[in-house]
Amino acid sequence: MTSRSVNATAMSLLGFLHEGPMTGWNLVAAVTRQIGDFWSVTQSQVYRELSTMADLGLIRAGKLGPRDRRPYSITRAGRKVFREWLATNPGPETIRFPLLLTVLFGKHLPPGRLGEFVEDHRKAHEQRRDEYAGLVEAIESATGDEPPDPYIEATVRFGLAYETTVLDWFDSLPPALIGRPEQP
Amino acid sequence: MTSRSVNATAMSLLGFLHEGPMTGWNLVAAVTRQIGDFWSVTQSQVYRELSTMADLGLIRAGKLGPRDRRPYSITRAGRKVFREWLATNPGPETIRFPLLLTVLFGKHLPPGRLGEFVEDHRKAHEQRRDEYAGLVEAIESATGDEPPDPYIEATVRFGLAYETTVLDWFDSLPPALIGRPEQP
DNA sequence: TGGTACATGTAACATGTTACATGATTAG
DNA sequence: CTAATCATGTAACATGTTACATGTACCA
Repeated sequence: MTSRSVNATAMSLLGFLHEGPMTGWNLVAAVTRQIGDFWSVTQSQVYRELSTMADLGLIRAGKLGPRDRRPYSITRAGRKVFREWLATNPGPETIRFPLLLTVLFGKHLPPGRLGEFVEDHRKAHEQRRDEYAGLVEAIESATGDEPPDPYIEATVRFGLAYETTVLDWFDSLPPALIGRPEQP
Repeated sequence: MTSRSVNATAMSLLGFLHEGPMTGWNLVAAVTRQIGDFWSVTQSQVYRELSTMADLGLIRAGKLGPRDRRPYSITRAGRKVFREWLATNPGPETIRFPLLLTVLFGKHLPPGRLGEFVEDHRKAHEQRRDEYAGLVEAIESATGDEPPDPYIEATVRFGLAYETTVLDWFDSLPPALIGRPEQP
């Protein structure tokens, strides 16, 4: 199976640009909100990739709008490259979850510290779960003429499932590990 | 909360070195097997970090063994740095799951292609799930004098939960999306 | 009129990946 | 004796992160 050579980050941006012209800022927001759970980009990266792709003719910069907004639109060449890339077998996922390292080496921590970290992270994950739940609901109750894209729905459901799993796992941690002593 | 400055990859190696001297090769294997689901390293990286840490005095190279095995052991300074690092708040996780991108943009794919990718990945995830299940069992039925480390158990359980979630999600994909037509 | 969110971009640096070169040991 | 696995390492390159600089528009 031919493997992927071009930059996956760039390609993900191309994918979003199929929906219409977007600025770098918009792209960062869209990626973070919609697929932040399994794909991430930084501003720097996005602007860099946009420049590169513009040089390669995969996208084209539009006129500056208010606030120096610079919308990019995908070109015919861009669509072609994107399709070719998409049809190649995606590689395995990579995850970097520093909190899990902290848990793994938890015996080297003063008691209670791990619990603080977990509580801190729990908030973030609850928030994401709620966001995904909202997205799922919005998709399910989409009105009328534009039927919801089942592919988008599937990815959002992944996000929701992932967050649910993480939160359940937090709940499953033995009290002794996170320094919350058992009821006396 | 003070944030982390030193290299998390290096620190993860230091963590493993607490169990005793290990070679670069061993470290790669240990990380991949035990925590491959939420942390990953490449050989190159490991050898690079080992050199750096040796220069900094955090680890010490032992004598060459057979096959030029070069075991490193952690120093007192290394333990100190590790503990300090571990006690700082870990950052959020990052995930890069290219298959999910392929799903997200699935409408641009020829029918059936997505299904092939999913089947391919399913195998890998089933294997990982089984490995984690084996690890969990081994930990649970650990005999006698050395009680199993509950922190390690917790992380392995995360791996198992994660893989289960991914596989369930695969199963939940509508047949239409993956090109497996409904029963006629 | 002042703060917040919007918006772009560069530079320096850190980290991660791929490809390659080299060779020892072991199992069959 | 030969293939697979073990084992180390370098070099070149690609990607990702952090910090900074600059300024606009909106809204309370």
